[in-house]
Amino acid sequence: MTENEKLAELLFGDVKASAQDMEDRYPQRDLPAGAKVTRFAPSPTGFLHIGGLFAAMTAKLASDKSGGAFYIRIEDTDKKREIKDGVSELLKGLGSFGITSSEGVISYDCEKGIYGPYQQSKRRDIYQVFAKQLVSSGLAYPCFCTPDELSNLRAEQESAGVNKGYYGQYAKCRELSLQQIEKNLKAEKPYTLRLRSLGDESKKIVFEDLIKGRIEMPENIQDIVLLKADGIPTYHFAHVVDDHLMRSTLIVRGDEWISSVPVHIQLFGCCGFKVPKYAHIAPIMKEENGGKRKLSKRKDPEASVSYYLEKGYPKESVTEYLLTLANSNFEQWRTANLNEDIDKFPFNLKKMSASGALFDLNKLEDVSKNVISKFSADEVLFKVLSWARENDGELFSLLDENKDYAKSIFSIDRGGKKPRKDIAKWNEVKRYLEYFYDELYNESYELPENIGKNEAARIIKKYLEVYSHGGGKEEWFDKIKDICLPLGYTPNIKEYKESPHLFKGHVGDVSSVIRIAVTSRKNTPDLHAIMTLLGEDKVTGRLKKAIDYFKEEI
RNA sequence: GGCCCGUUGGUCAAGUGGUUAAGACACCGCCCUUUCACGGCGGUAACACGAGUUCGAGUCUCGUACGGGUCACCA
Repeated sequence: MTENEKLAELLFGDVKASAQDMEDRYPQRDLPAGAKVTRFAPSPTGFLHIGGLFAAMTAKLASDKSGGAFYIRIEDTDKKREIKDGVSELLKGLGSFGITSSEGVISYDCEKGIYGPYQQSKRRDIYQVFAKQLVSSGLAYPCFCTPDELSNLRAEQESAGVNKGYYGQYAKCRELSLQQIEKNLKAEKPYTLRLRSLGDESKKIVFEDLIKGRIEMPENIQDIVLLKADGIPTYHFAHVVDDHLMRSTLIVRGDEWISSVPVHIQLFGCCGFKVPKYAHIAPIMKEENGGKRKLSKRKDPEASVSYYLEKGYPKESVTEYLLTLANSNFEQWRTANLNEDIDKFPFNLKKMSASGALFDLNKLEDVSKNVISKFSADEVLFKVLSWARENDGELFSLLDENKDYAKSIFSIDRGGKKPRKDIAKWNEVKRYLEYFYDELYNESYELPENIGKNEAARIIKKYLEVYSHGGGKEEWFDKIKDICLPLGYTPNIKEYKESPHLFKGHVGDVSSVIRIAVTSRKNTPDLHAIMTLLGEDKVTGRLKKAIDYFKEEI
């Protein structure tokens, strides 16, 4: 038995399984050539960042397009950051935007798939096997340095102007003898397990990032921590062991990880694993006084996906918007395939931008209006209802009370070739339909500049004389036209444009006043449909009320 | 500071040595139009800077500037 093997037994005496056992337990996946196995591996902080959703979407897309597999793994190796219900919140956020998987963690207490456990906290034994192997081959050693000692070391290195870290001459515990280690162990000194880095700073590692292209970096020389004092692995070690054993072939993650790639490549080598491919995606940025910065969890509400859920952006909208950031040809594809399902889009990792995009709320709104304009009235009602159930009780009960009425409202100007695009998110709906409900409606008239109050009262009064409920749109509109001339307006817009001095205005002005009287709004969908839906009593009542109002004001 | 990455209109971006430098959002104008929309047409607006390679550079090389990331027993 070599010294290293003795040490391995000393440290991991109760670990009986071998690396080969692990290889046997988790067989290669039986997938066609070129199929990509990807994953999303968040920590359960309960906070799903829009960038996280973006990464998850990218990973899933990459696997879907290649006929591969996608799974969800929970990286809960840091107890300090973990929050209650973190996993559920995360999964809920992901699910709300259509990111689900049949493999991996599917709820806080349930998982599926043969490569599990998919929660790192439950994989302790597995990491130990490889930790032991590394120790026996001399590639890892226990380190008894305390946090204080380490921060002192950093301070010294800082003032000496050398690179910080635990490496070379600064790696004090690297050459501890077996006797010293035994002594420390007996004294129950806490220790971490460190990598004995064989890296050479003057040598370069090269890898081909699927998004960023070829990247060259110095080899890692840091004796990074593999297992923390509590025996739980660090991200680096867990990443290498898990992604190897779960047979990931492509790692999609944020580009803040690029600088750790030398560590990871080295670790894969030490463990005798094949290095997977990497795709590092650029973060989503925000503009702040002229500059760019990463969307911040603390400062920017829109950094969290819950923001979009609360505002009521349909999941399709967020997905489509994110897709425009991911593959800029998505928009062209969308115009060419107006009604095609999103997952028919030929997503391409290589088209992803290497630099971070500014989040553009304007664009999101536009995308969302288009998305919603394509929904049927039934779909809109259903989606609004499920949003309102959680976010707006008043709206929910109003709509729920009389679903047919609500559906009729959403049917106006919907479904044709040129649907209106005036709803971008569900929290705008209440305002959109308030004049249909007395409970929500409050008169607040605002006339166009060219029409005075007196004039408005005259128009409405005249209209009230001819108004009658029922009948078709033609008939309804003819009545409006009929009152134009007597009031000094022309029913013909062209005529007005040709000789504006002959008239007070045109039929548009008259309609405008009627619209305002009935809805208190300058812009609404088709007025005829609205009046039909409101019914005679309400329309008459509102017209009268408006006359009174404008008269009083005179 | 070391090491990486990035930089085309306000924003997202196409572009792989020869283009009048696409398209989308936003903005503005016009047309259509019963209002508002929708739609159509058009407009303003960009290759960070400096060298070099080349007959020719947004595209290749180097440097500078600026922006971003990272240097934990966090992920």
